[in-house]
Amino acid sequence: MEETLKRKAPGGAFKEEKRSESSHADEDCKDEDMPLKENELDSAKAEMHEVREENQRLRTYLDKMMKDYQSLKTQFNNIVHEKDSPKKSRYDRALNHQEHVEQKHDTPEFDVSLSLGRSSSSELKRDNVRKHSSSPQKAETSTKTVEQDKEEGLRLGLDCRFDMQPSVLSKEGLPETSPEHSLDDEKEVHTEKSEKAPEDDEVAHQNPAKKARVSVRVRCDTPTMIDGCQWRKYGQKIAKGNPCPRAYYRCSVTPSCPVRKQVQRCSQDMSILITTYEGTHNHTLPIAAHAMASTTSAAASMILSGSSTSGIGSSGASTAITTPAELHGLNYYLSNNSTSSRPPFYLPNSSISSSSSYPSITLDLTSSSSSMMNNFPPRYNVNSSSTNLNFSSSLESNSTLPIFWSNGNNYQLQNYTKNTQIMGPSLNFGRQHQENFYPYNSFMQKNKNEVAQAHQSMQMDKNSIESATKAITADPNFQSALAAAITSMIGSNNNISGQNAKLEQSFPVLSSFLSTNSQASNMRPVPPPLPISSSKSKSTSPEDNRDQVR
DNA sequence: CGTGTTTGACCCGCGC
DNA sequence: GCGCGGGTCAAACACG
Repeated sequence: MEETLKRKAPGGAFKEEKRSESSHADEDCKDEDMPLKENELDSAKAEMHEVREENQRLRTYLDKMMKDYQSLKTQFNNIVHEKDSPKKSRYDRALNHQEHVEQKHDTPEFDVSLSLGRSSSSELKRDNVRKHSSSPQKAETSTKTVEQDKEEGLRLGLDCRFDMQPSVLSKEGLPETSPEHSLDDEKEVHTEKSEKAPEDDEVAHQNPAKKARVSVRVRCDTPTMIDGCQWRKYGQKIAKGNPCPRAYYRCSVTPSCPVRKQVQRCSQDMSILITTYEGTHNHTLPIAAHAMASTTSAAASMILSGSSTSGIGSSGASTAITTPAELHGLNYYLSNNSTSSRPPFYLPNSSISSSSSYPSITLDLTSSSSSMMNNFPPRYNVNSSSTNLNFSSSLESNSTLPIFWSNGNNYQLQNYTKNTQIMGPSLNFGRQHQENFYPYNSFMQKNKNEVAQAHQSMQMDKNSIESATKAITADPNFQSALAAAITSMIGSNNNISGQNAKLEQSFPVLSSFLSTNSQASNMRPVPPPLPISSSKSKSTSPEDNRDQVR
């Protein structure tokens, strides 16, 4: 059975099948008097046939996918070039990395990008004061940080950097993107109106409003939600009205990363953990962090999208804002001249609030899953004051977020093939222990033994790559992932509705729900996650263990 | 010894 | 102006 499934591996699969068939045939010649084996052979052949058919079907899907992709890419490029103007569109620039690299050196306006409303100058000033007054041994790093800040200028909040952005993929054809590349992309994309930088900056000063925040409510019995990013705790407070202390974390991937998160238990229901994200990652994210980051950025983009029309920070700057979702290729209104007042995704129950000093959105992942699925497709509930994002959830317990995002499927699938066999932490297809959620690097560091064992076992195999490919592609999880990818990309052709696809792309966290919900009938159901063993090691969020005391 | 957490002090914005 | 509360800093401490 296992061997049969392995034959599904693309490339070389049929060769292997023939070899196996012939060997089986030889056995049959020797053991003709064994009807049992004949039955086994028949069933194996039948199964093989099915698998082959499925393999063929998947290939067809993939071919179609690639054709569609190329077609769309061509169309998109045409549109972009038609619109070519002195102020090049951000998409064009994103697609023309070479060009924008040159611009980066030529145009000082990249130093200022749009803000989500929070005036950065005062903050920068404050930071400067603080940093310069810091201890001598930190002087060097402080100066560097200040310089970086000055170089980078203002940034959009609540988006994240993806080093496998579709635009990049489409340009490079490869997922590998240097941090510089990403940084450049972000600078480019974040400075749509860079030529008007001073004015925009001024506008930002006049509109000191409000850095968007995204809160995620998750039923979680661990101290913090494992979102794949690295956090360092820098403070804790008892907030008014909640006996549970609020913990403050900052992103520790890079010292200069401005991203903060607050973690607090809900006073009404202690099992609910409320995590609030704020700020912009100025570095490439660990793979495992992409799902949450893109989800929060999409949610933030919704806030901003709403703000541009509903009056939240209704300055000129906000209307011209490049939403994070757009940055990540999440925006489906690419050809829509930003005239839509509605976010490019549908939120069944999101809570959007601008009453506080920060516009915020709450993604409620705590309630039962049935409601969402029964109400599918979810509808964006246009409520004057609040909506609730109710994502149902299997996100209880360890709260690992199932990751599968439709952007850059090729890369994701490649990652899956890499990670599953060797360490498997980067993608989750359902509930899984948090230790399986660590990004590649930290996992490699903290699980050296297992990784070494995995590598050893790989090397022991004469055809390690081939066998690994077989094993992975034979894995029902992979099939499901592939199915989800296919359905998400050619959603209009299958059960998945366009709305679902939108939602899925905007909120990768949802993807597993959607994929399980919308799998084509000929796809296999999602099986339990792979039992990837991993020792409980130092957490990606090192605070976790200690926080349990709280 | 390096890294991360704890925790009291401090800063700052906001409402009265 | 004052007090309150949220947010941050940084020295002390803990841990591997």
